[in-house]
Amino acid sequence: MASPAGSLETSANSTPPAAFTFSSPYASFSELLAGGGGDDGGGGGRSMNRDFTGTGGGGVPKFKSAPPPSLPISRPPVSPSSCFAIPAGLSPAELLDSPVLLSSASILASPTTGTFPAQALNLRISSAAARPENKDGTRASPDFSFQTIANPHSFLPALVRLPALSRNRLDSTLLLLLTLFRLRLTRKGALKGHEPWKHHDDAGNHDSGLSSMRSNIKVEAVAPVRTYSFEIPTLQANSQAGHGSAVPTDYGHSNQASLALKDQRKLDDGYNWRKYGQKQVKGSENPRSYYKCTYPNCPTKKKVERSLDGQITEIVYKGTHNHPKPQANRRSSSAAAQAIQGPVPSEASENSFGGRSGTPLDSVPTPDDSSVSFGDDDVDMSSQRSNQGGDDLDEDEPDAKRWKAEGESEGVSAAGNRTVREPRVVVQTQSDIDILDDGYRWRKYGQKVVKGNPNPRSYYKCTTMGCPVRKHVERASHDLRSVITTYEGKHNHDVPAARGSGGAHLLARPQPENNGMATAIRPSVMANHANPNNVFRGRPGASESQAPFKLEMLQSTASYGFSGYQNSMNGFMNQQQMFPDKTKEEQKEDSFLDSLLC
DNA sequence: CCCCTTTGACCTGGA
DNA sequence: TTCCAGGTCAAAGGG
Repeated sequence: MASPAGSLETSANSTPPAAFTFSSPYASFSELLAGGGGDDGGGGGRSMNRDFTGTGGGGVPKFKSAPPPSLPISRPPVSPSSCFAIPAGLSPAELLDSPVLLSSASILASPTTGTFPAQALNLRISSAAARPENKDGTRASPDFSFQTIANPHSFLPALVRLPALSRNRLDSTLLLLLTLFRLRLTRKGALKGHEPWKHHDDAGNHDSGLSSMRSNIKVEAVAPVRTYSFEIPTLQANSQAGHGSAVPTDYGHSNQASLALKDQRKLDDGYNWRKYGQKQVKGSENPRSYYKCTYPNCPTKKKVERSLDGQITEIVYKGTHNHPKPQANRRSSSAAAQAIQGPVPSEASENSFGGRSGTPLDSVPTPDDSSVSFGDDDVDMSSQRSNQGGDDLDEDEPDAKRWKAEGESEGVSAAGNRTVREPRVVVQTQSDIDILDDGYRWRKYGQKVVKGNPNPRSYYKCTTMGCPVRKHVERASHDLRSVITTYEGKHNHDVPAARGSGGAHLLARPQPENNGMATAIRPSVMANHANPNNVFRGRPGASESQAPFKLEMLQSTASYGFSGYQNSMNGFMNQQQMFPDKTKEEQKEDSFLDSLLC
């Protein structure tokens, strides 16, 4: 970055009045927020274009949040939900047609993430020639031009008739962006010469390791074709060749050293594991290793598949730990990882799906979340175990065949007991999705890409205490319009009373165990709602957890606002958790938004 | 000696 | 019943 940090200005020269234009060397807002790439050679490679078109054809952008630096960021001045930034080039119609808001036969979101192919957004990618040069003579990223809309409010119709608060929200969004922008600049100045995300964590150590790790976080992609990551600009340093192929391509661009670190960390989730076997799995050239938790009587196991070059391609957990996570310095074999992680025990780097963020790196939802994202974070898992007395999360539920009843055969403790449930599979069509939730409240406890279907399957469990019912949802591989919902078990309770409006129709909804009719899951809903205790929960059936809040989400939300409501809401949701002191007014507004958008 | 990984043999369940 | 694949055991070896 040759020129000084970009300035935010309201320009009237190149865009219609009231245009919100960045006169900045940063190719994108995200880049700007991330530090502008600084030395990435003009930022040509770190493009949002790649971020979106490069999602492997699946194109489902997903927040692959790199751990945020410990920015002294306080609660944003506006409600996080105000991150309703609509991308430049995204028309209201497109937005409305997004599966987040409306079903669309052509734009199918993940049944669980609610994300949708970037190309569906018809992002307006400018050609380099069409872009003005920066002051230093360089052009912005050839991949992406941060185009702004003439009138920030012009897309209001797209926001589904948002009430008056919307305008304020939108203004707030811009304000938020500006705030972040300033933060970015502040940090940039403070970390002059440092790579954008490089930072000192609270402990102020292990930075060097972190930076190298971050640059390779992207490389942690597993099941590349199935993984849809939403790349963070600063993580793309080694992915210059990833245009159009995203993860798979980038995947192979790391150096072995960083891979070692990566894999080490990946394997190091804070628990001690003992390898007890390794098999060559048929149909895959990747050897599979079997690990057991070394804690006495802990039934937890995990399987780890590695590619031939040592990269982890899949991790599957079984059972849950019946003990607290060991102290950080208890491991003898994870010294390297500890050095990376710092003194603070990690918060389940691998299964950080719905938990709190631990050390920055720990909470990185890597692209392999599709296969590694099971379970809550350790803290949550522990608490659940203690509260529920052995109601394990069965992170590897999808592998029931292979892992079912293993607990019994091995005489493991209750925490590892598994009941063999008869899965009931129902295929739905897209149209069914409109009736989506089934009135029950579900908590997402895992997600995985299973064989035979590139679409991720999410796993949910009924949040009602003692209710054994679980379900998983996935889009049919053969027909993306179809959503396969599999129920396991029967509810031992009535449909929860509806929160807010819609109770009647909820009660009238078919109950899966009664009539065999599937209950479709509205993607955006299922993916966006956090645990039932989250103030943002809106409706029954919408109590899913998401990855813990990370600043990148906010940043990504801000910078990639167009990544969709999903992402915006992700950021918001997590901020809700992060900022429990949210004002009632804000909560009210958010709830309202939620009701609108669910 | 301890802890861990490796690895071939064995077990189990499904087709 | 047989075959096969996945999962586990446990001896051996290394650090």
